Amino acid sequence: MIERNHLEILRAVNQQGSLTAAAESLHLTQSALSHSIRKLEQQLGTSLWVREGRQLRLTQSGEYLLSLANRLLPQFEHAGMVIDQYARGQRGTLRIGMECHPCYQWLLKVVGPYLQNWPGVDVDVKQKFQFGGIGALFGYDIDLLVTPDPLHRPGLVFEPVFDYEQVLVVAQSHHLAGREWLEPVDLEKETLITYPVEIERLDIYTKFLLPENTAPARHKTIETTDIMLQMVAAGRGVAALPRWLAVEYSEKMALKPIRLSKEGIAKQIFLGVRERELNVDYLSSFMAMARDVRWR
Amino acid sequence: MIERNHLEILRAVNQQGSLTAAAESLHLTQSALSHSIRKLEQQLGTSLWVREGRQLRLTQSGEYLLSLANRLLPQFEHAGMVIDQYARGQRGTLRIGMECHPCYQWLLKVVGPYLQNWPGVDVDVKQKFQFGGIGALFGYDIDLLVTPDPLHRPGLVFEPVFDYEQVLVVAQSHHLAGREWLEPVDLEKETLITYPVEIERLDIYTKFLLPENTAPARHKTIETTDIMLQMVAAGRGVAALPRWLAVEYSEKMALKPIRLSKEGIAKQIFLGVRERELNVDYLSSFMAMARDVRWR
DNA sequence: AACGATCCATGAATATAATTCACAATGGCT
DNA sequence: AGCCATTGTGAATTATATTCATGGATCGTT
Repeated sequence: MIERNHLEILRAVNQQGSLTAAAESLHLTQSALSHSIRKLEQQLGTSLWVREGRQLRLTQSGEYLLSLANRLLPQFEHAGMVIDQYARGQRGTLRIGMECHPCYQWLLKVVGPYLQNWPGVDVDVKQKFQFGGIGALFGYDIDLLVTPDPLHRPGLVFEPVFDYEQVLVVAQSHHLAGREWLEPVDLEKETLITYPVEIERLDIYTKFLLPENTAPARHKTIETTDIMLQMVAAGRGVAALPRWLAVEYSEKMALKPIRLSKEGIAKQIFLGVRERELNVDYLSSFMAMARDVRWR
Repeated sequence: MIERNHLEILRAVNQQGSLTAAAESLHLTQSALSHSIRKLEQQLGTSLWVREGRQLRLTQSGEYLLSLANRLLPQFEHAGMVIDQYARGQRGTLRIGMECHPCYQWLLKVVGPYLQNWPGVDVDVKQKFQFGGIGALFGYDIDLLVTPDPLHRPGLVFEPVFDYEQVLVVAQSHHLAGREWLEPVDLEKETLITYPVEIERLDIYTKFLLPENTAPARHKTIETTDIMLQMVAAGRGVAALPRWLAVEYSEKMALKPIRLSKEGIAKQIFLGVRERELNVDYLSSFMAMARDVRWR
């Protein structure tokens, strides 16, 4: 069997020109190298060099093995460095799962700087999970879960990284635009636009409308935040979104955020990871950066 | 350092699905494999699998190493087979040196069948040598020398493979065409065409003309046998060549071979090799086939 | 031709690494 | 709980690699 160290020998002898020098460069005695070579040649059943006086000349087999060495050794060496980066947590693919639609805008703010700091780490964002975000974490489909609904389980750790208020967004020309805050009944004549997810995962239903047994006049779903807010700005409906998102968009569109209920709806975004991986550098670093994102 | 056997482990575990099965396929005890893996993971500073109950799941490092294994191991395996072919003398490049111009035609007759028999062997023919054919043999520029002039030296072996007669070739319409044999004086009015080599290597001079202190009227040199004989057939000169070559060409051209001197000039072609390589299969086989070539 | 310097090969002794053996620990299944 | 199959562990053993000490060969030098 041709082993890596055999290839190292071929390369070293070729580079150094003599066994003595090659042995030195391999941190071996000349004797050890000589033994190794003899054994290798025996094993292969062919000599690798012809000894001409003190000169060594490669045989055809030797030439062939040398070319193999020059091809394979760099790959071993590169792989060694890559593995070392993995080991030090400086390389990897950070697979992020998202369980809340508007979080995507927030995530973008974290990912940009993160990629700068961790050139060896690729980020991958997934949004659909067969068995929910928690299942994806357990099943190693993702390494990090962004969710407003932490579900504590042994082996998983959730940490809040961002507080925000869920508000209703209306057009500035909307008849509710002047209100300080709204009650559920205020939405009975409105068209509510949401992301296309189950009602149980929509706070405006679970925390606002359903407790009062209220419902909007119409309910439309739209996939993307941009289009959703275009519709709202055009007076075609109202939407429930994080306040910071509404504020951001109101720079470009005629929007107005309004508090839902007198106290408002307070929300948090959590990051969940597998407990065992809490100390992986590129993971914990992401969580730290996520906590530190500042909002004007 | 990542070693070949580490890659073997990755591949085996991945293929077999369990350590026990992998150990079996590697002809090891499960214990040995377990030890190896632990040591490897320690060495790399990263785990390669996460143990989930009895399930093993590759980590990112593990995935990376597995892909390396799938890339490199086949190359090792292929190289092993190639080296084995080298070792058994079934593969190599047979570098043939030629020191006699017309031998080329003869060589072609040997090389054809030889290539059929030795699919792993490439044949390379060289005709120019800085330090002569013998020097090229000693200097490992060639493995086999085709020459009419064996020069016995320690470490080299020459073997005659082909006897032939050197004759003068003239056009059938030539005024000498009717003669049984020629004397040196017969060439005094003729134009002699030879290959462009030193006179000392031309038998017609060393064995025929010079001993009688004779010389042809003119001496032209031409590189290729075909053109040379075209010239001869056109009556533009005469040439000294092996009889079998003349016979072969006289099927297409109006040529006539004539004996030089009453006894004729007998020649032999020798094959020279390095003594040490006499037992290399693809070399000795070539010599055997060279001896066996039959001439109609 | 003799000499010293350098290089490679070899055998025995030693150090290091790999493998086995015996058994403990774990997790899944009935 | 008990059983089976799997993986992990430490000590003992075996195999392998390396060194040490030495000898032989080659080449350049005087």
